[in-house]
Amino acid sequence: MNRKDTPKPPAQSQQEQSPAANLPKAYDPAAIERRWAEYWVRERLFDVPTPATAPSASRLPEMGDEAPNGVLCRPAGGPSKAGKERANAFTLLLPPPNVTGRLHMGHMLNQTEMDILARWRRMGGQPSLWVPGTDHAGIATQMMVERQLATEGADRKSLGRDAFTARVWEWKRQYGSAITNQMRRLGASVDWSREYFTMDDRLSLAVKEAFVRLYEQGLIYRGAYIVNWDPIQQTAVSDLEVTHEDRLGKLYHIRYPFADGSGSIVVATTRPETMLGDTAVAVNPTDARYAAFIGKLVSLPLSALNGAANREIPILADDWAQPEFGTGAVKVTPAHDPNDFAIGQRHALASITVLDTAAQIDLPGSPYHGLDRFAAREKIVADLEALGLLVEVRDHNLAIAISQRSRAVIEPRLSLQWFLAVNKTPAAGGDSIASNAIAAVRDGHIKFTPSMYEKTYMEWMNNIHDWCISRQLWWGHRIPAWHCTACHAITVARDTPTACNTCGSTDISQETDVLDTWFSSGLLPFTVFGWPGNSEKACHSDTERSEGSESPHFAQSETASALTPDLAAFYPTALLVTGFDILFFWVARMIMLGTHFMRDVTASPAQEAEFTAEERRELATRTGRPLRFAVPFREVYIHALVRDANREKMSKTKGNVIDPIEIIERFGTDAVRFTLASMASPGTDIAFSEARTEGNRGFANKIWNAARFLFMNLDRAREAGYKVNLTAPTLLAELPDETPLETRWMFSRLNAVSAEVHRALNDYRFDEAANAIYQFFWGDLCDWYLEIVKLRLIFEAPVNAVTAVTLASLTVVFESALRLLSPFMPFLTEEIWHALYAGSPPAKSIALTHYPQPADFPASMLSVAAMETMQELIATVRVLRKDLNVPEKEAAPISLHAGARVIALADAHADMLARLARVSAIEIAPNPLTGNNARSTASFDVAVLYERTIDIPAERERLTKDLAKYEKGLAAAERQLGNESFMSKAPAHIVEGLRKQAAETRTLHDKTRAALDALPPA
RNA sequence: GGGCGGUUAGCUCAGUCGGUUAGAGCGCCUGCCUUACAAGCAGGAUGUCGGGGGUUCGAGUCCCUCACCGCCCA
Repeated sequence: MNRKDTPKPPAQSQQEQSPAANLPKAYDPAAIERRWAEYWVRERLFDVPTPATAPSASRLPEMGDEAPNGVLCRPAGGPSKAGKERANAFTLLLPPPNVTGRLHMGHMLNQTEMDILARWRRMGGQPSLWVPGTDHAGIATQMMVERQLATEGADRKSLGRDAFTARVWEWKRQYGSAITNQMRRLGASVDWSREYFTMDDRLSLAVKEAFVRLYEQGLIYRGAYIVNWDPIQQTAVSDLEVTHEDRLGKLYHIRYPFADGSGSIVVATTRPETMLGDTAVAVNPTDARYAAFIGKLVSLPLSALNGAANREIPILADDWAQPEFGTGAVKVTPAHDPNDFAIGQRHALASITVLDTAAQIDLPGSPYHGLDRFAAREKIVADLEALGLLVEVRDHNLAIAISQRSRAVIEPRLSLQWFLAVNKTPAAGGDSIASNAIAAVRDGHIKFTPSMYEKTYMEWMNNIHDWCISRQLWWGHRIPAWHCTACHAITVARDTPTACNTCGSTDISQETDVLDTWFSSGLLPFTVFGWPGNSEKACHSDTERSEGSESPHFAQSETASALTPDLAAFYPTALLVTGFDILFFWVARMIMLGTHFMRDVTASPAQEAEFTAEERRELATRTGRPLRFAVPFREVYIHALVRDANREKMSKTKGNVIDPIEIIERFGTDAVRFTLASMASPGTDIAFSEARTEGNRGFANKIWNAARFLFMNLDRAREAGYKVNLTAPTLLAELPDETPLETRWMFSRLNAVSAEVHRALNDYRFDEAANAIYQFFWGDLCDWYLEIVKLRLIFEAPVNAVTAVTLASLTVVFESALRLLSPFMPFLTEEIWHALYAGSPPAKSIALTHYPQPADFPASMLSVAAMETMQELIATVRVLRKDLNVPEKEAAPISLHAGARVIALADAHADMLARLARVSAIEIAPNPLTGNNARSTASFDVAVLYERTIDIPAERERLTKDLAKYEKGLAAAERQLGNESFMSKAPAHIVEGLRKQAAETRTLHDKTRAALDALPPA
């Protein structure tokens, strides 16, 4: 809609001063969105550079220079609010999508919400930094490339590790920006100059540093434990990557003969194939049935290798064996079951691994060697039956562990893995990782919205287990540990060592495992801002320390992290917006790692200034910052799932996945954004509705056409010699005397809706904010204000004061409304805003202007009351005309009975009544009006004088219905008012309100009764 | 098994601290191509607030209970 070329935006060249009539009648998002998306990125409008000097970030150059603010309607001479808030940046970290991913509706919801907040805060004068990036997604990416290799007849192993990782990088280079390119289409106002990838050199160094430090603190250990093994992906996965599904399985009762031939014991198991690795049988110590057997040896069937005898294993007592389960006796396979592993630990049992990494029997010399676990089960059961040892097989419901990504049945497997000890005190003292993470939330340093997630988080964190951080993959951050062939010691180091730390042997080799992807993404809130920093770049805040906070330990050890300028300015981030599905995976891990590492980083001077006395005392004995400033974010907003219109979860298998790009192409980005925002009520899943999106496309079109209306009038005004000054509109806190009612009302509405939007966004009520703007723009502005100003915008010489003030007001109102809407519909508002300024906009983007504040607009209660009465009068007349079948175009006189205020109002605004309700004349009635052509409200009676007969039965029905409603209401009110307890206990304003309401209802009731009685009999 | 949500108009959802006669969008019905917009305008109909019990002067809102749906954890 560029009416003239704007300076920088790549607008198609159009004719100078194109008349409004030449503009397309319908809004075409496709014609403008790509252009603006590219413009925003190219012009680096949302980049926030590292503060050049002090970490207090008193001035962030780009924001200061680019935010012109107060373009319109800014109280003149008022102090800039931005100045004070500037120190406190609004920082957001984008939850990094998988680099292999494609944008889905969940991303779009997430980014729409973040973008609304970022744009709102930014326009509100708070520097807003939103950092984008992608995640290397170890397993997903490796699988993707392996699939590609498979189509070429190759595989990972034939390629070798180095060639394979090179291949993944190549893949990333080619396809890795697909998702961020999609993001650009959403208009996300991120700082692209800070885009990160979790495998970038800098971030990889930070990951290595974090690992080494945790190891040095004694919080990382390597050990043989039962892990969730995915036999398809050939790697361990964490508890969180496993889902449990209820399946119907079988419970096998198997007889184990005593070694001495004196009898047997029957064990119950769901996994007979693991019996090859049994090292004991357990019974409950309280179980009288088996008390006599404890200590006996059984001869384990089918365990013979190479024709030798079966192994003999003991029967022992352990609480874990439940008398009610199965036979009360269980086999113990420490290498293949987590509970059995625990029993094995308690009783010092051997662990015999009988399955290999592909979950095939790995027992040379056994007839089952090489069989897959399920095939082995069948053969073993058959063999047991043949031996007469299979006592019983019954159906049994069990929860089976499934690997989330590969869908493989998890094989619990004893293997050497790396763990992060979350409940352990660091070697040098301090709090455990989990206790910090608990305290951060418990003490209110991190706030969850909706608050119920706080409970979920606490529940999980209080029961947390050590985190298995190693993965047997090739794509990821390789663990910086080296194994010594000579002495088997482990050397963990930042720089690749040449010799073993323990024995000095040079025969060392690096650990082949990589780290869990979530380990690196858990570090992001501080690694993206330069942690751990280095001495050159570090911001030495010690020179600026206040005298009271000298710390004896301030001389940092060489591993201490420096406060980088970015960390000083942007950490803790303000807010994390994410889905509940990664609450534990990512949110909790960021809290754990953030509070752990950042506690050791000195606070910025700005933060120090905020220290409480207690925090100062705490920091007298250690170097770092209080927990309050160590958290990765101060708030977490958790949004719900986007479902399809039928509330079904979107899934590829169901085929109900909605592609955001496809839906954007049909309706426009703004419409889709607005739809998501207007449905985003905290805690409720969004049933994404195409019908609703279509409605919001209509909203965009409405705004487009309102703009055309304004432009048309601006053109007409210029032709008629009216001065149109866009950059300095004649709008003051005090409106000129000749300002008409509707304009006074309009400013009051702008005042109210700005307040409402602020409140709603503060509470993360995107739905309420969006709905408030929708109602305002469409209802108040378009339906009422634009219709009424048509009366004023008569451009005839000489220049008329009412016309002039109306034109100026209309321009200001419309421009303000655009700014109000801009965070929700950035493309459309940008386009129209630039068009309005026809070539010389006061800022590079509407996104860099001032967000409407209530105080920007004069409010007048009197005008609102008057306007509402006029609206009620107009609406009542419209209804009457409809009832009387007055032809749409025909004007008709009305008769009005009311108090002096309403009479005067109607009289003064006869033109409004004529235009909006086709009233040709107003006749004042001395007495109440109750005829068939009349209606009553609490403040007036009005009749339309029109001779056409009315539909008597319909009228009777309507009146009867109304009467019943009033009778019911009246009865209820009178019952209340006659109730002594109510009168004595209810607050005065409630009683008063009820009285007033009862009186009004009484009036309406009587009038309706009279009207009904006046109806001719049927 | 433990925990947490939800159930309000035909559909999708709001409903603040318990307070006056429960709202929105979409859909539906009627009439209008009104010089910004038919992707529009004007008007209209639509509710056992899941069932039952309780607290209260007063309950969609608080408590108990039942039913159904969903999610998380084990």
